[in-house]
Amino acid sequence: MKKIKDSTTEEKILEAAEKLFYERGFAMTHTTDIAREVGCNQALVHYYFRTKEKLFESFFQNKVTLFITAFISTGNEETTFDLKMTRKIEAHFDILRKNPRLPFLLFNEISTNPQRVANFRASLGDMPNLLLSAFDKEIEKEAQEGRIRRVKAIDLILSIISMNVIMFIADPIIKALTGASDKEYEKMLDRRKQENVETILRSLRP
Amino acid sequence: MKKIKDSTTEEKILEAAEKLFYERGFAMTHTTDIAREVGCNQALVHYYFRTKEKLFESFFQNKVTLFITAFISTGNEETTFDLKMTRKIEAHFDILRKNPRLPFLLFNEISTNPQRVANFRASLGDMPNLLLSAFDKEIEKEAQEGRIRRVKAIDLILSIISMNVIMFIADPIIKALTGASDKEYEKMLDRRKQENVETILRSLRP
DNA sequence: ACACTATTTAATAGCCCTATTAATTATTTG
DNA sequence: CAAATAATTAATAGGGCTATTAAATAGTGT
Repeated sequence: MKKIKDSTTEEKILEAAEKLFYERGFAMTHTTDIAREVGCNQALVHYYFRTKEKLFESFFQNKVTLFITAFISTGNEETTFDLKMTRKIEAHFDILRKNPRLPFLLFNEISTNPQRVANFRASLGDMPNLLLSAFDKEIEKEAQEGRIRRVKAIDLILSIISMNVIMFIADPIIKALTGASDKEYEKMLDRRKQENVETILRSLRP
Repeated sequence: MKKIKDSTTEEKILEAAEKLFYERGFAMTHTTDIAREVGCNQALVHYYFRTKEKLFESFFQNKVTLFITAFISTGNEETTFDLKMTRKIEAHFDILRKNPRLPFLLFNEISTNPQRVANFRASLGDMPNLLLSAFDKEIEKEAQEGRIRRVKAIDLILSIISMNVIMFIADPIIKALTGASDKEYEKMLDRRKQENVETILRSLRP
């Protein structure tokens, strides 16, 4: 029978892998690096995960799940549309702040390894379509009552995601351009969160 | 004396490198792949560019320059602020459309190889600051005359860039989520360009 | 303590990749 | 055409990386 141990080693490996995959992507992260990071023998990495590819997939699946669920389960209260939007935008931004490297990795690995698209899609099922059409209906209702302009749900979502994501995906570039320190960048993030809400809400006015 | 030849081979190598670097990034592109793509011996790649790193830098510098200059030299006519914004947004979108993989590569390589940040920054000089402060002044003037709300130039630029860029950086994901074919995606791009202009202009209303 | 299983390590096979070298073919120039 | 230079290739050194194997160590249940 399998031991119910604290599996610290396996976890440590996953954590180290996460860190390095985030930092360098799949190809530039080596199992030897991971082992060094953990402080264990390189063979252990293979002992627990057989191949680097499998290790990556564990990590990747973890992250995708975390991201999706967190995004869905917010801002579903019964209030005004504006307030719900605000909540969703802010929640999304906060998740990103906790996982700043995630969107980059998502884009990166799905772009460079088309094979992963299938996995990704499968992991979502037809949830996207359901969500989109529900959201479309909600927008239509609001529009009909003259509170917002008519807009496609997909467009609105893309706008939100893009504006939130840019700060994390382009942070080395933005830092390089503005010369902002890490601390200043944090402040910039705070302002940016507000600004994104502002931009989206204003863009929705009838 | 150096021959003034058409240097097709060298160019071919750069082109192949461009294609492959775009598709797979630096680490996953091998000089052997490039040679195969060109149809020449792998040693030739090194003959012309010495190292893979140098080859990458040639390509990278090329692209950054192209991108920056194209962005600056548009929408500087004397018309209304709204029209100028529209032009800039659309021009930016069009450049991206011609170089759909470029922003991804920019983010990718600058993120994973911090050493390149220096090069990148150097290649820009203090142009960013000049542009930003000029733009800030323009916005201030418009705001004072009550035509738009007050906003930081950097925020406005980030919003524009992010909304334009998302369609190219996340295209495999968006395709996977919406199930759009390449043709449908092209249509989506057309709509999206308009939508981005709309969103930005509306968000600027006083 | 013993047998058994799980964890960890050392060593290494085998592969692929970069970069170099030396030799070969093509091109240019006087 | 002959000599010189450029372009191209074949071959390979050398290094690094993944994955495997076999052996050693730790841990568990009886």
